[in-house]
Amino acid sequence: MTGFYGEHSKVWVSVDCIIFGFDEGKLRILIGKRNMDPGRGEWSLYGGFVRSDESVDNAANRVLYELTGLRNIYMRQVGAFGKVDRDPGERVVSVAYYALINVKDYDDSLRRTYGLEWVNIDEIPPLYSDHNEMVQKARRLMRQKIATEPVGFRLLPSLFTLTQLQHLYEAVNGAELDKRNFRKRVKEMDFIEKTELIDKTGSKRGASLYRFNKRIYNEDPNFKL
Amino acid sequence: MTGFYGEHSKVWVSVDCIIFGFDEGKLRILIGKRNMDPGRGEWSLYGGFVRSDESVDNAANRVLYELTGLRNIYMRQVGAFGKVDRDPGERVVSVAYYALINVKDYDDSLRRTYGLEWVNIDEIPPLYSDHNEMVQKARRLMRQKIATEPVGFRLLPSLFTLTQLQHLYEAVNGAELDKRNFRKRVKEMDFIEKTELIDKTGSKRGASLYRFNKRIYNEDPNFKL
DNA sequence: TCAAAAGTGTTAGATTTACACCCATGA
DNA sequence: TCATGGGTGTAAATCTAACACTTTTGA
Repeated sequence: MTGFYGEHSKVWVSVDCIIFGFDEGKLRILIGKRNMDPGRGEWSLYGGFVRSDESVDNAANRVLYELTGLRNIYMRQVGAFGKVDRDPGERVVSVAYYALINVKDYDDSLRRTYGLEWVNIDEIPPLYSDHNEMVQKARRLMRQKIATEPVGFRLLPSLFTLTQLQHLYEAVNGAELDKRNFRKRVKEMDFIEKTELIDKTGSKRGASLYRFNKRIYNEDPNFKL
Repeated sequence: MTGFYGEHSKVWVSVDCIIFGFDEGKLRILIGKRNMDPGRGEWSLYGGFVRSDESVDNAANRVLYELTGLRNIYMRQVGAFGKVDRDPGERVVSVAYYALINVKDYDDSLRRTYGLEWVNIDEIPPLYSDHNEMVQKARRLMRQKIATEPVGFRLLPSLFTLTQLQHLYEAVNGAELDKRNFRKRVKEMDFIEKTELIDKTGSKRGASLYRFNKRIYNEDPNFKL
């Protein structure tokens, strides 16, 4: 709040999105090859500039909607990245966000339109600028969040089997879990409701489908996985 | 990365600092009355604009140094705050940081020079713009951090008694702790070293002074309080 | 009939919590 | 001598982690 500030010290602010998806037992993120300079051809997160008439959060929502066609995506801020030369061309401060989407809700033709790929979180190539840092921090925050709040369901279909849920948590934590202990804990959480439906795609016998009941969760918000 | 962006969509980026201190058994932060429009006279965090030749982190460091005269302050980013009208005058995106300082290292005349006050974290008045939100988020992050990493020592003198340390954790968590259980856990952490020194200011009998040994911590970084 | 995933309980060990008294000292 | 904060151990309760077999069904 001191000193002289003129137009020259204004900067661009952008948002960059780490979009998590869970498919075939793997946690993945969406990245693409940059089609603009600087950094053309490098792997990169998808982003966009913040407009003067929208909040930074809204910019992230807009960019996510552009990219996925989905509304009401679960999204949290990762943080601001503000090294002076993080963008080789101009001074740009970027605010990173991570988002959780259900891969099945996502129209794959959009993915191809934007030239994006789902890449296994453990096999992320070197990315443009400081995007690897963003991914690392997003992953850390997401792991923390998913362990203490019921947001993992955002990565699954609204009906899911306990095996799917367990595999999700295994992928996020990078460690195997004991099936019996895992199911014991799920059973204690009444907001993870068993339905009458059976999923036969994963096994001959078939597995019960469960769903997350938000109303019950709100009455007794106690989550730990 | 799409659409047209001209100079008009550049914005100012500022930093705002939540400076935590621990004194007389209370967790406090430094706030002051704004001496500029808009918001003149309102309680506010201390901040400053990011210059074109410094990173956002460096801007926070600079502002903290201006304010405290201290180098190497422990500081972590809280996040970016980017509502369109968060600043009544101009479009300003602000990145909040929290810092931990030892009140005893801080020159109180600087506090008076800047017209700042130490305010109990549980008695924060309404602050300018979105500063209360920043404080809430900073507090949450700080609580999380201090429980899992040995940074609480930054709020204490380099030599401290176990009672002081316990009171710090009680203030941060807002809950009383059992003295024997607390000391048991401290004893298991070899990097919290007992010295031969005795502090007689807090009691007639005197209490042993302890110190944090970073080297020992690095060999076996296992912290939990 | 058999391969493959679903589903189910118990026990030992580790961790956490609750709890009360003596000590040393200066006023 | 007494008021004040410093310092210490044990036992119950809870939580966590390890572990293996039966069921169902489509191929």
